[in-house]
Amino acid sequence: MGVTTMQDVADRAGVSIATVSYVVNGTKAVTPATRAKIEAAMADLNFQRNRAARALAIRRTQNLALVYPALERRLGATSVEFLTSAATAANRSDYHLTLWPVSNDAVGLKDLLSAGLVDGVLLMEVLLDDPRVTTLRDAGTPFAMIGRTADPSGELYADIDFDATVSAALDRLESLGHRYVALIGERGGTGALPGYGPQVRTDEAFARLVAERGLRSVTVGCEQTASAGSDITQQLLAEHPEVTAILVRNEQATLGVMVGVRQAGLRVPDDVSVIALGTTGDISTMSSPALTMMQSPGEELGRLGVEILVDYLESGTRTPPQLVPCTFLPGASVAPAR
Amino acid sequence: MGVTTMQDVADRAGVSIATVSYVVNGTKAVTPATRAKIEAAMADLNFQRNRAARALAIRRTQNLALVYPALERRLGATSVEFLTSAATAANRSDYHLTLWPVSNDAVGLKDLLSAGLVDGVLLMEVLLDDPRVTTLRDAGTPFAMIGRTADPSGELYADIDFDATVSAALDRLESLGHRYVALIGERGGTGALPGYGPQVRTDEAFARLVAERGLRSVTVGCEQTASAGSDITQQLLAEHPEVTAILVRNEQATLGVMVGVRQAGLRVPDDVSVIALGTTGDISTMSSPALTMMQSPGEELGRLGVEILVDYLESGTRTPPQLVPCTFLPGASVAPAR
DNA sequence: CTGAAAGCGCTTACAG
DNA sequence: CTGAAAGCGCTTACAG
Repeated sequence: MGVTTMQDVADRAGVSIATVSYVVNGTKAVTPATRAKIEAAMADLNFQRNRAARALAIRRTQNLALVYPALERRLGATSVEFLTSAATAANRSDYHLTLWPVSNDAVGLKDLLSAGLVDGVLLMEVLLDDPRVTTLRDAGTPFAMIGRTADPSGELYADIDFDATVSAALDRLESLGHRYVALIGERGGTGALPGYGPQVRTDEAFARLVAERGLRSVTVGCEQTASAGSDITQQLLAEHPEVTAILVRNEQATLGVMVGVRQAGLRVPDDVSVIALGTTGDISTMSSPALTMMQSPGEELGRLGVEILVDYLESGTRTPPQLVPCTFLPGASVAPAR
Repeated sequence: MGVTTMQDVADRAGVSIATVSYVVNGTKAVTPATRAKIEAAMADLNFQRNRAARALAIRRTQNLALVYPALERRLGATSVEFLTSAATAANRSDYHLTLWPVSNDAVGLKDLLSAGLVDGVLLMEVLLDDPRVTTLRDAGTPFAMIGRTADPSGELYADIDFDATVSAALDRLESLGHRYVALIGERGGTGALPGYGPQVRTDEAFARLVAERGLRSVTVGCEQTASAGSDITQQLLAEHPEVTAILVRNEQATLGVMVGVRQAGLRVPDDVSVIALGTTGDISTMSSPALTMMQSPGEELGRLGVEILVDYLESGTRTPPQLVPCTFLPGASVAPAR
């Protein structure tokens, strides 16, 4: 029932409570015979050491906070993967993950930190210029970012490798003969944060890579709805009829882009290839033809974020930045250039 | 820095630590003058009482576990809303929400409970016959369900009001002259759990309500992909050409259904109206025409679940079951019957 | 109204 | 290798 205490175990094993603690934690060497008695007693009593008491004694809670913006940005299905993976990774290291929805302006963040509730913070949806990072740094709270600020040097973080992601998408398109590629991103709308890293870094990577490869290109943005995606796509294809491939980094607009191609009198993928960037696999099966996509590594980022943070907490190790490319998810929306 | 202790406050205010505790917790009456001194000292020192010490002393952690199946069922965007709302509601009552992804067979659930890590559990994605419920009940852990088992009597829960939801959808269709309505649910696929409540209860409500209203109806199911949705829809419309409206309770297939209507040579909503049941608003803007839907009350369920649980923990109140209908989200996929 | 003191269940120098 | 005891920072009868 969880009411068994270390004292109960000690009594039953006929040893002191200190010795029980030594075997539970592996802190000190203990005679095999003594250890056996204690382990038997623990099994009999179904002993689980009390977290609160331990936390008080060692002055660490083994709790991690997952801080994310409650309202500012709608989190999609990728986030659930991310959360689950982070929580699972935490559990593996005997930590727990507490959900901490706060507003982006860092209100409420300070109170959290001083209550000694958590040992460290995992920060999601990091902005290029993020007040929460400043707050955490000033407070001296250990933290790791998922994403990164404009200048993240010296901080702990894991992020998407936007360069490798865009590069992989272009590789595939080039190999199929595409020479004129469009990028549709976000613009306006309630979900678009100013200085949102993934957007800015994707744009930069795209601009540089098409130049390096000598590809023709065009970049536009639209609000995060299907109809905006459809509209911008029709306009795009009217103004740049030679475009044969579109990269979309705008989850809500993606399916609208597919519709827009059709409404322009063209077919996916026969006339125009479409690759969705950085979304979750769900959307692929939701569309027909199934979308070809570069899938966000939500699971890997969740795990890495926790590992980086825990390593730092446990051993002071400052793991270098971890950049993970999106993974290619085959679909039916890409074909050779017409 | 969080290192200020109650003793520090007591020293600075020139009182005993007990008195500080009294004003912090409002446990006992304290002279206005004394209170003022203590409050000033707390403000000066930026005091936050230590959670672990408090938890140890009062034998309650003020932590809640959010238990959900890590792998068995893909959680969609509704879940994020739900999580956020639950966490926010918990914070409002000075509780915290810890993520607890476990497998559906309840492995790992027992350890959680005996470590005294949480005071109660919020259970998501409840099955009609759910082993986790048995485990929790046997362990004597306070818990509240989001959803419910086949016989939830005596338990604490909040769930969707499937009757009211289907009824509202039918109201709308009937008022537009629809007399022959199809329901497309889930079947097979990796995400379909045997005895998944929302599916079973929607089917039951639909069957009963169409009978009561004297509507013609047909019920089918398909896997959770757009292509399955498209296929089943074409087949459905071929076999039942007089169907003028479709309810879809299969998030992944929904957009496929729209495609299927078109491929059957019909238009949405001119020839066939479509209403999505129990999904998140995201999907509405992702489709064009925008989907009309009955939106899952994720936010309300998250809040209610926590409130029910906290009320029970704090005062032993057993709030009666809370059933919340999905809310109508207007779109462009419904029109008068042809 | 206020305080001294025991107790919550662990951990960890320190002594033996 | 094992144990007695102090201490982590609170809460709460109990006494005054």
